[in-house]
Amino acid sequence: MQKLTKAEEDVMHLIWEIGRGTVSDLLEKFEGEKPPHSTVSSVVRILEKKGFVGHKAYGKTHEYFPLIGKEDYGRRSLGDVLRNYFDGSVSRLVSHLAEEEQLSERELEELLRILNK
Amino acid sequence: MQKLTKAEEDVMHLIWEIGRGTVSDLLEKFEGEKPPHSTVSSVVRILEKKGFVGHKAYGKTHEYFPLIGKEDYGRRSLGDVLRNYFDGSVSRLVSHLAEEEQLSERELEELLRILNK
DNA sequence: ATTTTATAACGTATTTTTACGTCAAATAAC
DNA sequence: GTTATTTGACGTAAAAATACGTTATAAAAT
Repeated sequence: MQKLTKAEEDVMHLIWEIGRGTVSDLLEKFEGEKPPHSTVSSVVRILEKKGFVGHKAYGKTHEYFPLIGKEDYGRRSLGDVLRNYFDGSVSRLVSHLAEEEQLSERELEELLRILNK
Repeated sequence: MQKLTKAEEDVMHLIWEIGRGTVSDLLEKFEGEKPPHSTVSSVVRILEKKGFVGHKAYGKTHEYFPLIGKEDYGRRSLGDVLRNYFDGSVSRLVSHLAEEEQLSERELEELLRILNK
């Protein structure tokens, strides 16, 4: 499957956030520096060409929506990282994670609960 | 920090694999379809410009080596995925992982051992 | 010493990504 | 109805990534 580039990923996150909406809706969601409307439009069109989003036209107005869930893409990304950087070893990945992001007591418990059941 | 593109990442993995070596050394390591020598050279130069690799010259021969460890980059990538797709929640990430990649009994035990100590 | 081989750099060509001005159509405001 | 505004598409420009032919240099072979 295709990968999202940086700009594409940013827009994709907004689409996931709002569920469905026009380019202008996306534009509103940008923090701080809002890019030109036409720039967002370009990215959305590319996302559509790549199969990440679809749209429904209401006259001239296009409502875009994701064709792939954030969870799906996230899982896939995680899988890539797992295979490329941790030899596919879940335990190796998790131990790095446990070192790096220091886990709160709650998270650790949560984790053990998940794994034990 | 910069991100690796696909082609760059492929070459980078080879550099990590061999530790240090010339463009020709890298070329040998390619599975199947070997790209032209000059293509690999280009990618390596870009990697150097981006600060991922350095080189030591022996006359005209250049020996390239990584300036960033595979572990470092992997950790960073994992962190990105964690933040972008799992709300920074380690337990959420791990539970997805546990579903997706079905863990062997051994891996599960290994994991619990790591977390419990 | 001369030729052959192997080297990486350089300069480009091509493709992809990012960015945006402009336009026509649709809608809203008057 | 006419004007102003909002819409997304289109075309294209600029930048970055990918790809490779050519060349000069160094090393090896003869």
